Amino acid sequence: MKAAAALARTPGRDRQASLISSAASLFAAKGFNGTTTKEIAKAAGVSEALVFKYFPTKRALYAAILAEKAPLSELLNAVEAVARTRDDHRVFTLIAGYRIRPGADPTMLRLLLFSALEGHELADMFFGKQHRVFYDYLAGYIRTRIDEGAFRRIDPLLAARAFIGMVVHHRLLHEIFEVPLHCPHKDIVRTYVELFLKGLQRPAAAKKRGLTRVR
Amino acid sequence: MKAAAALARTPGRDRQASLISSAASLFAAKGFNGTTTKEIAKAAGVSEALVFKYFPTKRALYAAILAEKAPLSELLNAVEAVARTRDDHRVFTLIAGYRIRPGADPTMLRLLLFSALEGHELADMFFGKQHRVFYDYLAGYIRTRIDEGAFRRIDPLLAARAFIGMVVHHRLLHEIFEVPLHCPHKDIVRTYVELFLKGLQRPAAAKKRGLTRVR
DNA sequence: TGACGGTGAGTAACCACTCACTCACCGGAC
DNA sequence: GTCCGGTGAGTGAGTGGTTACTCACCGTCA
Repeated sequence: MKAAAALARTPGRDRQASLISSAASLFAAKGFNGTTTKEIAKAAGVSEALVFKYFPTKRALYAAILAEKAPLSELLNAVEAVARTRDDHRVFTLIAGYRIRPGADPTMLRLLLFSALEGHELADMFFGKQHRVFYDYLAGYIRTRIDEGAFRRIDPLLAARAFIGMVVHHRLLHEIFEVPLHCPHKDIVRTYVELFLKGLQRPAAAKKRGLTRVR
Repeated sequence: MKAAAALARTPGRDRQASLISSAASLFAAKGFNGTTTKEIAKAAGVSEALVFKYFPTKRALYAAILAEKAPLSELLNAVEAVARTRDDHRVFTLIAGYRIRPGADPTMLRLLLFSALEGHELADMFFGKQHRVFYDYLAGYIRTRIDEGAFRRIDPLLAARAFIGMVVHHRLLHEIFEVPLHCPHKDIVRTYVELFLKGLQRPAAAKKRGLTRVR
């Protein structure tokens, strides 16, 4: 009940969360080195000193941001469910659609890139655990479909990287380099999936797509 | 002859060049904000004060780095020559091969990303003039091939972005996120080009330029 | 009372940048 | 040869401002 009472008020937790979200958008906007603790405090509406009451160092605050987010697990679950139906089109549309959905928050992409570039060990926490799993999962799906005779014989990992590359790069252009989209979101996803699946499918399998039952 | 004598020695030019190259690798490694002028001076083997004899500000030194490099023009010329032959395979192989050639220096890619993320106007100098032209050029080629009936009807700009995305993303994974290549460079390029061209070409176009049923 | 959320006013270290200065070298006058 | 003034490469020792981080202290509740 002490815990419940604490949870009911918890100004501390609120402060902590608002500090984390303020810091996240600032780090994403200007990088770790480019952001000062004073700015973070101002954005969260508290004094600079309070930042150091909650987080011993600036870097600890950075780590807390990454620890808070688990961005890909729900997508992985969704993909896994669709993947069982062997509807390739839906699988790839789901992935592409998730990665470049219209109102997506660019914060995490920027933070990921900054982490990787600024090169400290935090980038691994971010990238290593989440994203590599994702590439491997898609590569596994492609490998299965090759074995089933639906896809052409092609390196599954390269194919997975190629597809995610297409999509992520598009997001990169749009969100980081601010290149305009130039056509509706649905068309972008459709074009990418179409383009990619045509290259992946065996000519014969393309006619009756998704219904091959070869084991 | 005074100028000729000055050019014969030119310790100034040497210093300037070594400052630029020292700064380039430091900025690429740690970002603009993450690099101090003291470090740059030490890397170039001079005093910090001398840096400011050659460049009025740290940012001017950054600008000098970008001004020094013109990384894509020679590729564009090569592609333009091959493009006239209408050998799609060679065109795409040339682009992919250039972008992910084995010993490529990751400095400029890192610098480009840092510039874009740190968000100052210098990123535009870098990205705007060189890379956008490149996307447009490839999109133009794809549009021509669609008109000629060799490629399927697909958004040319999206297709261009998709292909460059595949390749650039691979480089990104390798150089920035240090993901191992896992197969020979030639195989990577071949797989990407094969995958992409299969998706782009009209099914019948490979054999003859006759009419094909659409969808 | 005292634990707790919160702060103003620091501190030492570090930042980009400046300045007064040294020194090697040069062409020319003697 | 040697003295000379001029020049430009190069530097040690700063400058003021900013940084991450600290600490004594305050008001408010249980």
